[in-house]
Amino acid sequence: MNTKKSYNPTEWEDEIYNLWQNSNAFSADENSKKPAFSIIMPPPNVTSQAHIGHAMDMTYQDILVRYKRLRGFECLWQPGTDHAALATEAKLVEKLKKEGTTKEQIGRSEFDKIAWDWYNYYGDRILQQFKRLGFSADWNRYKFTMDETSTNAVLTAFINLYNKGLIYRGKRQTNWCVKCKSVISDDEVNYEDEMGSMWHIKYPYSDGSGYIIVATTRPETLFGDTAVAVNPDDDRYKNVIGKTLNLPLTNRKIPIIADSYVDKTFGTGMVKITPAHDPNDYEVGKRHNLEMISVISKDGKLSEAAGEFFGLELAEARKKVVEALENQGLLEKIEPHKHNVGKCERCHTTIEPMITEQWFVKMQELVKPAIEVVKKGDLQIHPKRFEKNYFRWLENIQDWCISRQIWTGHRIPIYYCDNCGNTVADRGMPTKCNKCGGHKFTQDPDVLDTWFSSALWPFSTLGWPNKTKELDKFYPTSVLVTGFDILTQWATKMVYMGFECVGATPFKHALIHGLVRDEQGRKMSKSLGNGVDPLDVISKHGADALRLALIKDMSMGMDTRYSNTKVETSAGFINKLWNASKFIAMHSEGVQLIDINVAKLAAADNWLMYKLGGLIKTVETNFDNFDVGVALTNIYSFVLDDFCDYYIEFSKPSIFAGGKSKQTAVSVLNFALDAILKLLHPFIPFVTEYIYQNSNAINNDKKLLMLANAPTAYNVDKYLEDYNITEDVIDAIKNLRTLKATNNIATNVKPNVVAPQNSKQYEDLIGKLAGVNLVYDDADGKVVVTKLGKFTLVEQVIDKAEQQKHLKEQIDKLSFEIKRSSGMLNNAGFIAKAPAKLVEAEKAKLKDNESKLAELQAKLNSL
RNA sequence: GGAAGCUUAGCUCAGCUGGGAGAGCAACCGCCUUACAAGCGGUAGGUCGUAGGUUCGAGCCCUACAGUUUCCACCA
Repeated sequence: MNTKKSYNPTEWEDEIYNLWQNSNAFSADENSKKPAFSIIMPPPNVTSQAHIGHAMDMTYQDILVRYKRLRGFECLWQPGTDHAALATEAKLVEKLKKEGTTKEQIGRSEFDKIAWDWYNYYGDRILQQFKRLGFSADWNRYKFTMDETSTNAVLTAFINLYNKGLIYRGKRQTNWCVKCKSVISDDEVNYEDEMGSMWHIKYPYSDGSGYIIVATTRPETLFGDTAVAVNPDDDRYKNVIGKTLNLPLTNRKIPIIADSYVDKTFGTGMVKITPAHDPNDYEVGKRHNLEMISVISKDGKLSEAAGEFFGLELAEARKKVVEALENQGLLEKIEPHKHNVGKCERCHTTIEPMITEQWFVKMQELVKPAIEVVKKGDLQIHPKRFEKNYFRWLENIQDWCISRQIWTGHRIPIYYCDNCGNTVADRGMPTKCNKCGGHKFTQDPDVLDTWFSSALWPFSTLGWPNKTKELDKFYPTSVLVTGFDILTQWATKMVYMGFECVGATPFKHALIHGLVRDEQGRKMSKSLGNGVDPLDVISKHGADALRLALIKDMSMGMDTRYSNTKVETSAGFINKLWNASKFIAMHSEGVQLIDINVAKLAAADNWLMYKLGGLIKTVETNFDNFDVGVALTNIYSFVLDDFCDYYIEFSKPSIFAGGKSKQTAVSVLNFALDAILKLLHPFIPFVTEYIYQNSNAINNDKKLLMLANAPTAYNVDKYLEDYNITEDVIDAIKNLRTLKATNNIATNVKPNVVAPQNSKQYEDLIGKLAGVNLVYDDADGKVVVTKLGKFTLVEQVIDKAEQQKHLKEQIDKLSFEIKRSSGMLNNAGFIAKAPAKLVEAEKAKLKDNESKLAELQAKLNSL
């Protein structure tokens, strides 16, 4: 092993990754007899390269997979990417525009080619990033939502649903994006606060008896008005219900109707009803059988229904309409008004509600098993509070609009007979109409919502609808890891489609994590420019450091903050591990390791074994709860505090003594290092594997750490006694260090300290770690009482007053503790109601402190 | 408008079914001590958002309020 080198991960991380890949270490065996553990990777969109949020999400998954692999599970981490139809199309259209052309100009088949180039470019790029992060997904099984297996699943699912009557075509009011020129689902609309105006417009009575005033934020839609509504309980307007109005700027007449939807207290209490362009008006329109007049065309201009305003862009139209109203004296006033405006999630354009003909999935029945499975606990959502979101979403679900008027994605497999109009769902162009015998068909021009294919992801990737061994072995998958932002949008869809298609939940646990935010807690976004490229960080500090930084402070369901400091701290930790392993390797040269389970160990050795046993158990518990952040913290403090700060230092006297004691210490060091590497491997796979590969002592036959067997919890009872003794030694060391430092004795000065006789056998440990010389003659000086007894610092102490002051400080501290303890013990309620164990512990504490106090008091009196 | 989360040291966050307030970073003091100066040892710093309540005992449970974040619904 090249132990001279310092920790420089970028030099060999690639080499380690290749070692794994060349050993086929990531591949899952569907024929394995081992218990299965499987995760499907939430497919990143191929719209751009992966960002730091992906890195965190995926690192979490890699940790779980690697952990399970080390515990004897057959692990499948199924990777892939998503074509993200709407988002990708937006980028492609933009790209074409820059090149001076349009998708219509190049045609559908050419457009497809360009789309595939795009998919491949970003798909590869994401793959490279993920490999660089060390992810142990089974890349040979890499899937893409537009590839053959996925397309096959999409066709099968669609045709099944269609033939069952669960997919239908209907005219509905839907969200229309005038930029994407497509309908989008409710989930894809984001609402934003915007400052606008409220126009108060006069609508004259047809009989010439005056006018009423309606308030609106959208005057340009008045051409679509087919009524004005008031609340039936509104006393002001009871007598006008049924009267007729002249719709301004037109020669149409519209009625005043009554509908409880109208809020008496808002605006003027009179609402213009535009059923074609407002969801609420649409409902009112349906209730009152109103005509639905479309005044906005699909490209965001006023339609012919707008008469002389036909063809104007909406913003322009609004200006012109307001102008015209004003000229005719029909504008009462304009008020500033803040309201929420629906925006397209992908391109940020204001959404126009519009009546269009679309394809829908009937949801009512479909979602029932998805609700049931969580209620029964067969699918657990962590943390549990997110169940509430999940239920609310499914219980209020509307039929799912699955058609999109774009070109990117799976084309809807619906064919219309040119002759008779007969509609069939098929895997390809039908050859003969079963109704009229016609031979010519036209395929529906629309494509499917991206989520249709991602909803099938957990089983389409495993080969469904074929009955594959993979499905048998790995479905349902073990866990889904995802952010709360897409729990409802995506996870719910997978669950009900899982039941519909495969008949079982797609995963047994859903782990919900938060967002990675920047140092100041802001969302990372392009516009803020605060995003972080994982590869930049890796090139400076290595992939392991980045992984640690992302996971360290992670707590289930909570957002985390990313900062450079965290990466640097993480790199520091790994550096520590590196140096510890270097130390161990150095002293392991030529040492024959012994079986520490049978060898006679020193007290400090047993102390470490006790601690290590406890650590393994705690880590297991935390992994069982999917609390990897806490597990990591446990390992951290063991490595830094117990192993490096104490045990390695404890081992030095034994090592320098040589012979049998060195052999024992080195054996324990290697045993612990082996365990530490295996515990840390899921978090920092590269460096742990590297150390393992280069350690002759623990891996003489050059096996892979990632495929090794992790240590399991063992009984620690036999180590307890030595553990307690060593804890007392550590207590003495800590007290002596403080005594030195607070008396301004430099670290490199070794003062004489009068020690109690029972500390003699630990003299080398205490002397070395505390930086003192132990002597055993009585002498005057500053006293500190430890669990091992009374220590007296002799040197540099002349002043009696100083000694007394020092003693009094300690006495005060102890007295306070004693007062607190006895206060509790004198409390009848505490004695009566607190658990006996606690009462006993408190009594013991009191006794211990009282004897310490007595020693200090005696010393003070003797001065 | 409805719902949920968060509020603990200067900063980032732990704190499990209530039982003597924790870590890391930053600060300060002292050290190149033979794995590690990307280091070691030590010190200081908190009325646990506010106000009530339950309890022998509250950072933890209950109620109200404040600040903050997010989700859902969207009234012209």
